[in-house]
Amino acid sequence: MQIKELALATGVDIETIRYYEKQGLLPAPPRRDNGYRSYEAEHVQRLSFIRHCRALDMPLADVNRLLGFLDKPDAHCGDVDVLVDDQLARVRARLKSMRALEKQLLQLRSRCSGSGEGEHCGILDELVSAAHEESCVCHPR
Amino acid sequence: MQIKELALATGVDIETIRYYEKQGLLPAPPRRDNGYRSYEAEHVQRLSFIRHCRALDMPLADVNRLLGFLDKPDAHCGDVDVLVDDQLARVRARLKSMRALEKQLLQLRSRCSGSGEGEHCGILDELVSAAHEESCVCHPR
DNA sequence: GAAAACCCTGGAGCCGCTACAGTGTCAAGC
DNA sequence: GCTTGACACTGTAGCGGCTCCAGGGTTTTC
Repeated sequence: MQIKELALATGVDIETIRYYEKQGLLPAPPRRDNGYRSYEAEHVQRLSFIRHCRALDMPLADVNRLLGFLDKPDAHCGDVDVLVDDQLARVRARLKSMRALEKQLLQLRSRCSGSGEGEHCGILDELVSAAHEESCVCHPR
Repeated sequence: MQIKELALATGVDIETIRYYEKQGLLPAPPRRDNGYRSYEAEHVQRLSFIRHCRALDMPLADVNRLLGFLDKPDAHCGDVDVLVDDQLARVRARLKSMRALEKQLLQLRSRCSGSGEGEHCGILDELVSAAHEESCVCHPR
């Protein structure tokens, strides 16, 4: 299996595959006589695993640690636990701030009079004045 | 006003202020004899505006365009509108995927037997097998 | 024997900072 | 006058996770 087939099988970009190898996430595969990388089914699995973790937005460093746990299965399960918990906490914190963000943008959006050009822009006005209000999140404590 | 005071007044890091200047977001202020930057009240306003937009997670390129609108106030208001709409759409798309993410992580989390070491890790098992399932988001269409 | 499609390496670029290293300037205290 | 400390300056490199490019080699197809 050469690199393009692995890419097709997993939906991971070729450049990204080489990048993962360079980063030590994917073991360097044997080469053919012409120097081309030659992959096996196990590479598909490992790459799918990486991709799945990445879809969960885990940093590569964490993925790497998980791969390490996979490689020696008698390691502490608790570490995996903590890792997932941390990720969950990160996601939740981000969710919270994004919800606030959406609210602010909606509010901003509603300031547009929608009447087209000429007169003053309600959104810009809002942005300018909001930047002054002490109450806004964007202000130093 | 020298750079540190501007930093304190706006809550923006000194390095970041210089970075904004280099990126053309903040106009280069006049210098004193010793080469130090010398800021006025208008810089505080402009920087506050930038900071506020950044708090709304707008990319610097968009902030730059908004600043352009501010500078020539008779420009199309509709453009501002579109810009905010785009930002809102981005935020919402991200929100959606993050909610899905949270759900997946919770599910994953629940796989942990919590019994400590020794036996097989439910989370890792789940990650491995999920990586195979065609149904998962992380799979190529 | 030429074109298209694949492969390789190494390095630069993206975003929005952040953190240096190396140097200069200024005010206060001794 | 000298030291110390806080401030300022420039320029460059690093972060994460890719993505893209240049400049080359190989293999398949016509």
